[in-house]
Amino acid sequence: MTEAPSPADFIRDIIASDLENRVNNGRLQTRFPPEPNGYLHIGHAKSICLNFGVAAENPDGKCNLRFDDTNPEKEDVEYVDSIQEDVRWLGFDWEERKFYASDYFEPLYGYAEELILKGKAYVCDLSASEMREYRGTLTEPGRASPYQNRSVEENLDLFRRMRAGEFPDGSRVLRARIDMASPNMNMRDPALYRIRRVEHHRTGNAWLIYPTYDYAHGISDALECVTHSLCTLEFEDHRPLYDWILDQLDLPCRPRQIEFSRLSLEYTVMSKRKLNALVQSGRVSGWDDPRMPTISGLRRRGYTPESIREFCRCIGISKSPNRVEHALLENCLRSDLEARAPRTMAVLRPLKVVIDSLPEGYEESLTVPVHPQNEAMGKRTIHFTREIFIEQEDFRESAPKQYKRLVTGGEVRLRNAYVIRCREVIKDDDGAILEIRCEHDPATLNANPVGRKVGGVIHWVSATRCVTGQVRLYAPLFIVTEPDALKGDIVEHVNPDSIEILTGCRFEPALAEMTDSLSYQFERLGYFHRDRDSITGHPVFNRAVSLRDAWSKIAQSL
RNA sequence: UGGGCCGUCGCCAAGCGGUAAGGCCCCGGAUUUUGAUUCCGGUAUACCCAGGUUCGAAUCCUGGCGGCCCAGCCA
Repeated sequence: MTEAPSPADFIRDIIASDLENRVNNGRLQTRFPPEPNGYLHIGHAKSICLNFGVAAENPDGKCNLRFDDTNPEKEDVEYVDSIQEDVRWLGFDWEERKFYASDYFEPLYGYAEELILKGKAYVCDLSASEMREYRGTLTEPGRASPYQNRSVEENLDLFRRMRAGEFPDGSRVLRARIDMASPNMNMRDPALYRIRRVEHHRTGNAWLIYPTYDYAHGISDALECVTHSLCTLEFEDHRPLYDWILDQLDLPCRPRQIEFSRLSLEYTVMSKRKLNALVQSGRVSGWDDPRMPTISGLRRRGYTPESIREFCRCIGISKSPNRVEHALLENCLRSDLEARAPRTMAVLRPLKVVIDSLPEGYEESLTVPVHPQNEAMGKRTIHFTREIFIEQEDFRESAPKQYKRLVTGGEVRLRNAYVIRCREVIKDDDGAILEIRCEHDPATLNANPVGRKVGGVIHWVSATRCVTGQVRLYAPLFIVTEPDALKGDIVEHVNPDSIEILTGCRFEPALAEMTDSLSYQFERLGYFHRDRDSITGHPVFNRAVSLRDAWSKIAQSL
């Protein structure tokens, strides 16, 4: 897949202009800063594509991976591992630049003492709830903490004792001294450090006090000499604080924060809290459940890195609120796989067909293309036999004239093989169809029948030369376009029909040999991805996305 | 009734004073042994609304309206 260049957007415009004006001596440094408290989702992919993408587009641009691990209560190595795997899988490389905010705990502490020395920070003994009261509201200014005017010496002493573990958790915080009357809540003396006796996944028990995001992020950016710190819109109100902190300190570099709107996608949720709730509740099988919007879920579902990158390119970068249609994501996968997925035939819901015009035990090997539009992908062998399976929905005893598949007495083309005509329908005592009896037209292999037109083509698999396995079909996790607006526990709103497991599906034997690919087009059905639950002789496939289906629209209007 | 941000086709999204790009969706039609793909063609006299400036405004000004975010010792 040839990748189209990302179109310009307001952030790329700013960067191009900064580069041209040599704002950072012509340097470009970005960073992708996930908190390791959950798995990455497609919203993160947008940020990854932006940060790594913009760096790759410029000659000396670099993008760091930085784990924003300042809150040990929620973080875990499981997440740092999965995040790295996902970023790599998406096709991006941080080279030797993998960092952790926890790498900076010592310098961060030093800068905090510097703030104290400058009279810009103080130790506050207010409890969390008292602090909330003192903060005021959106429309009323806050009041100064009674501890706001402690001496530098006392603050320094107290802060050092906070570090030394002399005070209980939550009893004191270090706060910035800014403006309790600011209309921006973030500027009302925000907390910089809190006491938490929690083991950190990297620093262990070395620290009892941990910096807050607002304090650590800008300094981390500056220490890494990040030039453009790209984040989502909800941090817009934090920018004055980000700048304030950088302004007080003597740092090697001066990064600039720029915000863009986060991604929302129809029929799913994106918050890690809600995704975690889905996992914990058991409503999905895990973070990589193919219905999840996580990178690992999409990967298991059958999405390719190329398709996700293309999606991120298509949605663009802006500041407007958005909710992207699911159809766009699907389109990106289809267009990627259309070009390169090997074709095969599979029957999901088998209906037996006996071709009476063929002798018992008849078998004919047919050599057919792996991809009809791409000869270079080679050939595969399929087996035409007296007994075959077709899709149950490809046969009807009677049907409207728009129905182009097999009907009693009618003809249809078996894809890659012959035209057959249905002679008889065999039913059980309850009237359920057991099998159908057909005859084939031997003159129709690679040739059109003479004197009549056969409009329909259906797929099939030999009943005697096939492998049996499982297919999982998926529907959206939620049936409403905006599940975030749903009341109550999100877990209760999961679409019970979001997964359908089909057993007894039949596949071409050649499928077992085509091991160089994990993604296939099952002709007329969609793109399917071999799941890791497959075992030898019993494949399991997930349907990543169906093919566009004009018939379903016609059928609905009938 | 504090502050910040946003409002261009059903959904994304260009546009940066000179007379509305593109993609997705949708609708026609052609080709087709995948009702797929591909290919042609169609789809905003209109840019949240109302005034104003200008020869000329989606773009500038004023005033409205609507939406999102912020009162964690989360990020």
